[in-house]
Amino acid sequence: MDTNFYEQVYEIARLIPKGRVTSYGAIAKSLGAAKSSRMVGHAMAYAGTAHPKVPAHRVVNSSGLLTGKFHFETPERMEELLLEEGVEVKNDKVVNFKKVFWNPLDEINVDE
DNA sequence: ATCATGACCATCC
DNA sequence: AGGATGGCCATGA
Repeated sequence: MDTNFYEQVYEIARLIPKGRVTSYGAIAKSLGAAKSSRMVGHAMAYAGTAHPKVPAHRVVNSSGLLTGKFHFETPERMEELLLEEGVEVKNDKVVNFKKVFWNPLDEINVDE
């Protein structure tokens, strides 16, 4: 997988602190490809193939909805993991989304 | 190069 | 509120 694009996505995803979540669009934006939000999601699909496991469960859609839960080992795995991290999940969506939302740009432009 | 697909996003109804 | 539509862009055949 020399697909640098995915690699970048993984990089960001791995930077997501525990108990925090982010959106595909946010990651895409941080990569400079806000329009490629779907690619981010696709990249997450490949996340399982990535070597350093990527916390894809910390990545949700712009509504904080666990859209990709079905791509996990089990549809409940994602929400379960989130709950383990301390992220409240209700009806397949993150509670206090804005509260637990983590901005990738914050880690990128950290020392800029 | 073209077609089809997708863990999205925004907009419209 | 929830369904449908268009757009945008990378990947694979």
